[in-house]
Amino acid sequence: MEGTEGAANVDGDGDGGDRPWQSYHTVYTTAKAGMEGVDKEKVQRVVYEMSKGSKYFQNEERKEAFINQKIQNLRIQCAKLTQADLAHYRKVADRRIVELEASRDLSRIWLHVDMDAFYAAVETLSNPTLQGKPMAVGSMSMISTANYEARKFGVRAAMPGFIARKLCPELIFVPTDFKKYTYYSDLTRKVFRIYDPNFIAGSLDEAYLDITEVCKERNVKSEEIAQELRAGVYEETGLTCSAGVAPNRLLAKVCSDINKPNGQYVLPNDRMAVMTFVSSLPIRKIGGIGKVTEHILKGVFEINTCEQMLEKSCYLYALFSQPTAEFFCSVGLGLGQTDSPQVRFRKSISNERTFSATEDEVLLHKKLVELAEMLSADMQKEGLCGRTLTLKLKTASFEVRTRAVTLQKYISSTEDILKHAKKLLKAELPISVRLIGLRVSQFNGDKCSATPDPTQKTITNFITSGDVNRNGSSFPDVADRDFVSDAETNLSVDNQQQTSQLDWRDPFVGNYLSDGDYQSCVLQKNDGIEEVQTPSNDATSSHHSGFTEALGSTSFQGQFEGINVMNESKLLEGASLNSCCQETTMLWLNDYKCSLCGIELPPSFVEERLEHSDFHLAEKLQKEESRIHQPCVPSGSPKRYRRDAYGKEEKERVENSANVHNGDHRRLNEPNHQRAPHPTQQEKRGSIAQVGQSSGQRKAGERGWWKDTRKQFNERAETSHRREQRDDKSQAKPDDNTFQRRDDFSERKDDPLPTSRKRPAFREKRIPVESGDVNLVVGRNDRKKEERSNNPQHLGRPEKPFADDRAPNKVGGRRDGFPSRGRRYGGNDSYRGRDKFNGRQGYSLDKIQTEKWKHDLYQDVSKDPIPQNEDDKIAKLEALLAS
DNA sequence: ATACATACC
DNA sequence: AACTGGTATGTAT
Repeated sequence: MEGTEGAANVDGDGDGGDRPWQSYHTVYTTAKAGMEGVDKEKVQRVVYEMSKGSKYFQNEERKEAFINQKIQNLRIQCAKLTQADLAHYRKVADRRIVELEASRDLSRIWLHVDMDAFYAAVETLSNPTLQGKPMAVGSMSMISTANYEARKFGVRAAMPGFIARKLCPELIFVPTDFKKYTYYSDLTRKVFRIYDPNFIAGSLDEAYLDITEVCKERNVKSEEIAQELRAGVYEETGLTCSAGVAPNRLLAKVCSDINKPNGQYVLPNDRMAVMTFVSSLPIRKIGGIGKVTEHILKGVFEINTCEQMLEKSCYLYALFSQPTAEFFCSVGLGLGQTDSPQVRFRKSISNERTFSATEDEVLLHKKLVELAEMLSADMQKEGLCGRTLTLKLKTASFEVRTRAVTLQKYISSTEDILKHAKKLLKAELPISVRLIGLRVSQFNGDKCSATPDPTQKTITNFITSGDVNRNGSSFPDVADRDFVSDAETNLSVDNQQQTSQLDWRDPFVGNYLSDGDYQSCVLQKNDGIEEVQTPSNDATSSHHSGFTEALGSTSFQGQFEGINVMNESKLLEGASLNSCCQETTMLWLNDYKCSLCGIELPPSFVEERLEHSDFHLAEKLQKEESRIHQPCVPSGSPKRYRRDAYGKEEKERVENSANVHNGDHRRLNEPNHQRAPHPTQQEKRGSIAQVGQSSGQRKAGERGWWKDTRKQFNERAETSHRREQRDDKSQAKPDDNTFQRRDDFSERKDDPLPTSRKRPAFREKRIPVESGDVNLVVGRNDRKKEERSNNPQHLGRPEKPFADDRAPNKVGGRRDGFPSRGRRYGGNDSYRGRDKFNGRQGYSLDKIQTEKWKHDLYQDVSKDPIPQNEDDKIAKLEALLAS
């Protein structure tokens, strides 16, 4: 659906006064396309009146207060920066900007298509009498989409229905019907495929197309392609859409929103055009910059437009993590992803339900069972097994809690999910909640294909393929791009054995490729391990279960650490007195640079400097201890670590904490050092090490960053208790085959991945940049990031293949503060005459025909496979498939 | 690894 | 009267 909008009234900073509603920063008070004539003051007032005093409202206030506090802190940090600091960060930022500029790629032409008020438009096709009347898809609780008539009243996506009705008493509510939306979505994709067979589906109603080749081959302008495509979509579906064309996906998405609805905007592949475009572009238009980020950037730095990101870049680098600062700067330059679509894998699967708050444990348990069943079914449909289970609770006061466990074995059955979910829930009781959710992540291979031996692998592959194919029809997003080719290969290769395996299994299940069948396969496959393991696990579980388990590990560990921390503190204090006078004497060269590691810490970061010297001290102690236990370890560099199995882990951790501050110092000193992909790390590789550039390099808060090191000390002295735990966990990986195989998959997706720019996130203070040579260090860091980068983020906003669509959040785009699109964005308003929404008149004559036809078509399709009679479960299933 | 927050549809 | 669901990812510990 169309872009997102949020309120973020940065202005009224919460002065109650005569007009208290002005300080209530709702999400939907700002307008979007079709909201020009809306009386925003009135909307704001109504929303406020309907909300004030409610639990929801109170929670919003709480959150807002938190953000404001954050802003205050950032302002203070900002004020603390000295001239020297600023000069330094200016250098860093300028250097990076130059490098970013050098990476600009103007060779591709991206087109972003976005259906206009998709759900509402589809519903209007189904029921033409809705035309011209204010209508919303959704319920009294929540609206997914509102048509343009309704938007005139201030009604918008993500607004609860009861408020919407207050704004527009005539409002017609239409329940969501994802089967229908999926059907029409598939029709649009047929058209997309013509222009880019590898288009990226962002959701049911939007997609990114690389039209570079089409333009070249046919020697036509991108503008014409956009026209043609939109006409094609209309012809195929009777629905209108908007398009944006730009040199990268980030900008294309912004552009598609400019002349919505039923319009398009082309931003030429020209640097000046891009810079001009960006110069007046409000930051909130950028994917990844939401209400909070906007609020912060405006509130702290007075940044309103993308261009101002560059002006304030030194502050951004001073106060945010490097990836975050970099993302901001790249936005200022109008950069975005231009790479070809990558294969993407689902990383988690979940479901959640809201109900009226209760603390009735029996009721809650019942909800949990239902969720576990649904989740298990969903997982088996996709052949997924995961080992991290997360319970989500929303309390009666709207506070959200999550509780997670990571298991030794991969699970997917209702029983397994439930068993652990119960434990998690139990630990929170008593509690009054209004929502429960379950999520499983850390998948075993991407398709539950863990298979210790070749025979079983065949089974699994078959199953996997079967599932994939089944998904193919109903899960176009995923199948289209992600799995089909691989899966087909497997299928054909293993065809024969499948048959026999199936036959063999049939008696057990009596099903053909049903979920039940799948389940049995899984059991079969894992039996060798699990059957043996399960009893022992259970023994362990029961041994640890309940309070024993919780208290056992938690409190014991806590005590243990407590003692050690104290010892360690004393140790450090004592040692620090003379440590600096020995071989490890450290100085601040030029008042900035650590003589030992080259990290730069501005003089104003007094506390950090102290901590930093502590760090070196700790490092030294660590070294010495290493020498004692591992005499063969070289001791020359402060960055060497013990090499025993345990030490490896320690090394990782120490590096992580040290790296943040030392940057690539280690690499400087040991250019040959490559972090070998550790077998047990591979699983992580896809999800954490590479995806989150952050996790590896970024450091936690400024304070106590070296405490990690201190902790390692404790851990080293640690008993076998925890070590065993760790060992258990590494053994937990059922089989390395799994990961091997998974790698085969991921290889394709990981490798080609381009630079990704961080999506904004905040910390209140940032550890100063590392190393003396700004250029070298920053550059290198980046390269490293690029190598690992696996997440197409940012510009490519999560193009989740399986993203779902009930896009409530997309609250329209406000036109105010973002005036005269034509003027501001330059010319090229080829679709000037489009109708805003009364625009439906534009195709009034043949429209009805088209609609009928399409609608009938849809009904034909939908009748056959789906027994109208199915109950909620099927509906839910469909909804999931639709997503 | 866990918990929480932000963002998007 | 009473403010969704599914997924990804960043931040902090």
